[in-house]
Amino acid sequence: MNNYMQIHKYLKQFDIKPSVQRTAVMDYLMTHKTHPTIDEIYSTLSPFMPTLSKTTIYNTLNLFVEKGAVLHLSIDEKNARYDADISNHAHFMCKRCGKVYDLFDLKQELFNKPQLKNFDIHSVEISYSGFCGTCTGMN
Amino acid sequence: MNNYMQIHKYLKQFDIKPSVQRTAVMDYLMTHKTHPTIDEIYSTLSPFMPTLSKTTIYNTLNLFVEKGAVLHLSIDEKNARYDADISNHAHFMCKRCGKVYDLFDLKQELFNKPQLKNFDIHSVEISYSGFCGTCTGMN
DNA sequence: CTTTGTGCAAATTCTTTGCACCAAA
DNA sequence: TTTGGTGCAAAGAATTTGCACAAAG
Repeated sequence: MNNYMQIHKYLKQFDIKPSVQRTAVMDYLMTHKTHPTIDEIYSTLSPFMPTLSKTTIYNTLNLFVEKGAVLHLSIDEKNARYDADISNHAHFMCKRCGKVYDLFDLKQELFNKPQLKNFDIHSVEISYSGFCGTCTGMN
Repeated sequence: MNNYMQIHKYLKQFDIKPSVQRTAVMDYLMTHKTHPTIDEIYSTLSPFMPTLSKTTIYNTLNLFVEKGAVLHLSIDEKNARYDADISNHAHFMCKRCGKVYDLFDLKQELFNKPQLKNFDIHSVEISYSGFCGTCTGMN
């Protein structure tokens, strides 16, 4: 089974009809684990799909988020970023180079806190920011 | 010592020159612990300061954040929100009523994780979202 | 005086919307 | 043939910028 078919199958699990564009966007997100912006996705795919429009990227990602197939990250104030890894995990964004790193998984404990007893929690996002090791020369 | 003088003193601690506008904005943030948007601050203060411009609110809040006097919250995708409580604490935003709640303080543990050893952490933001007790009738 | 802050209007940027055309079931 | 998807252009909304005037030290 090729990648294209795998992605079709994957999208169907989320009740998403796999068009060529949607498949390409999900493929991009699965291949590039860089938490890309709309623009990065569009700019990369556009040369290979000349008729592709940015509206479609917006439509597609909004649909993916709505269906729970990808995560929308708020860590970057400038642009929305997307992550095909839908597990609960923390992120770090470097203020110098702009890269977004995956950190640790979030413990179940974060959802069971007594302070949350009156809240119906749908999602949690933990966002660190600062300078990464590459930028500070720490590693 | 009146409130106005207290706020002057407070701003000076962050190396911020206390103009009338800046003092009013900080006063607003300290009095209204609702994590307001730019627009909310502007709309409330504007009737009392007819010449006030939204640009000044933008300038002021950007300065406050830069100087570390207030926190910028990314929890609301639509608009930036600001918090004069600069302690590290988690937030919850209700997707139905839009209210932003303060939750618990963040434990020091969150900054000492081994996965962070190569990162120079400047800030952490923990953002929960879902429905609040008032909206679900849970309390 | 000289520096810094304010405020208007315009510009920019990100995202959404309306609508016509196209594709798939 | 009917439903849903795509893509263009336009609209909308949030934020930033340029610049002239005002205020403060």
